[in-house]
Amino acid sequence: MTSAENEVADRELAVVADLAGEIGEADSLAPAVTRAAVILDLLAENGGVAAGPSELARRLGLPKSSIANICAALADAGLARRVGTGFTLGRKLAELGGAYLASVDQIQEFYDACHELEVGSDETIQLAVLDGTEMTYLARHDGRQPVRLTSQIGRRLPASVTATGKAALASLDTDEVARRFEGVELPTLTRRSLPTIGALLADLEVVRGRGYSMDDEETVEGVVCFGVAIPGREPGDGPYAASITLLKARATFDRVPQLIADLHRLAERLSDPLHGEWTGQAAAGRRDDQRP
Amino acid sequence: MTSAENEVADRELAVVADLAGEIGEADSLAPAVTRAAVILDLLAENGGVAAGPSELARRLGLPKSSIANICAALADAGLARRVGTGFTLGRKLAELGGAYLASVDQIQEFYDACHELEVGSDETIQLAVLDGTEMTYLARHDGRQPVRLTSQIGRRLPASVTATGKAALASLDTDEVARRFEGVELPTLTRRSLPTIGALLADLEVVRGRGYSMDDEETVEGVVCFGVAIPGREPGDGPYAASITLLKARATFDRVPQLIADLHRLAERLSDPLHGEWTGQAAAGRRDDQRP
DNA sequence: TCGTCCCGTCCAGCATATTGGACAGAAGGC
DNA sequence: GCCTTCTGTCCAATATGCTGGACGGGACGA
Repeated sequence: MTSAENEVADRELAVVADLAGEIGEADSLAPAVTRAAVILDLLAENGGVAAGPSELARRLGLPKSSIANICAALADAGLARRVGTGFTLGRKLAELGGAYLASVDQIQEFYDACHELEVGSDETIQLAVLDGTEMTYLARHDGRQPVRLTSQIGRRLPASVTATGKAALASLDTDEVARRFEGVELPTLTRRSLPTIGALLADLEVVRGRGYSMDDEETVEGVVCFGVAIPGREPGDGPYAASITLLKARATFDRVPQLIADLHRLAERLSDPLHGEWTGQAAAGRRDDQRP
Repeated sequence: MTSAENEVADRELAVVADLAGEIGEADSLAPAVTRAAVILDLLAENGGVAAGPSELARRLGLPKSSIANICAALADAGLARRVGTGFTLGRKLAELGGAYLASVDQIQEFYDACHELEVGSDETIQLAVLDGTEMTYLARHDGRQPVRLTSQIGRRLPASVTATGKAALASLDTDEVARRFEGVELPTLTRRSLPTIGALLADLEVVRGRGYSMDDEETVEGVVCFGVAIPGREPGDGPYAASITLLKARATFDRVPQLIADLHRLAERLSDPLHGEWTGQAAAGRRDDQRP
């Protein structure tokens, strides 16, 4: 880490300490943009219900006028939408979100690779990326299972209760994991969710030795997941992870090892930057039956 | 000079003044936010390739420092990501995009309804919304066809060459359509794409009489689509449309009418606000077996 | 019907975000 | 190897966006 980065980190730390819990608004050089991002977050949490400037201002502890101006700008840009007198998320977010997903090489490759897996192609496979202490789900391969028990794309889940999260965390140093979870309370979605950071670190050690992670009804009762890590291709690109989701009744002793093997094949393929070059943004030109 | 001429001159002047800012940046009350949105658009067009502040500033005709500040704020918020010295789209866009998609009632209903269609559930069905003269694709039901010839979610396509677009446009007044396409050149993706606004308006008249729209190899050679309109539930919510995509060889005379009927069923269900109330945002609290 | 409350919008003064230029550093061409 | 020509970052001065309060309008309750 450069000294400049250290300085920035220090300053952020100080400011966060000063605000003591309010919104994490470090004094950005473009406050309006930072606030706009916070507003979008708030609108996302609202789940489709429109929120007026007054409500937003109250919940953010910011001046009402300022919020109104920013919201108007967001609406003009299509990032928000005026519904009645309030605001909701706008269409352009779908466009930008799709563009982001399309820009991640691993995602393109993921979809292709899942179809070619021998056993796993029938199952629900997901790709996620570690972000702080949570996982953001980026892609999903729906097997032939009629039940749709998977989270939707773009959704975030705590890393400590998911197979993807534990696989991604296990690819990090123990120090780094401890640092990230400093002062974070582990959420318990089921009785089996890991309750403490100590339990998490111990489980990660098991994951490292075993080569894959397991979520044994820690997110949802009756559902198990297996996960493997996929390193990012550029520094600073958080570790990715893929997982297979199963109803516990389907996790038989002969089937699971095959699925694990498929996961490792998938991870190997997504880890290899060479494949990225091949099937990356210019993939349209490539066909399996391509011959001169 | 008459007052009428003055008015025309004034309006032209105003338009020129608007365009003078290169991008359509009307002087927003929160310019930083508007610029941030334009930057995100530009990054999206870049397709995953990082762009530095200088390049962005040149392409937008804006000061370099300002861009750098806004980009830094975007990166802090997670809406952009620093890769090396440049910027790309950030993860949070996937999150917000997913939240937007989850907030649109029609989308939730769309996925459920597609599974229940008798004939159409095997095909590729898409849901899109009209935005200006383009369609934004919001949801996709992949049938059992192995070929993945569909556009991805969040992608935009010209309304004049797609079945969804023509269905949505046909639900508007002719005046409104003419107004939207004023000064817009119709793109020609194939030889059969409608070349002029006159041809488009004539086709829309056919659509209105027939009850569904057809894209006969106007987007991609060898591919046909059928579309129906779905009215928005709130005023200002642009018309939606659903379409079924087929390889032309599969569009047989006995199959197409069944698919059209399925589309109409789908549209009817998505148009009914009652269904929206049932499966809408508060669905988590509702259970069929719920008893006091 | 009236009164009360709250909401969204508008306006002028101040603080501050924006800006243009200058700086160090890296890549590329000769 | 050297020079040219980019890049990204930093700084101070100014224009400008942000802020707090006041206004009109609608919803709800009495």
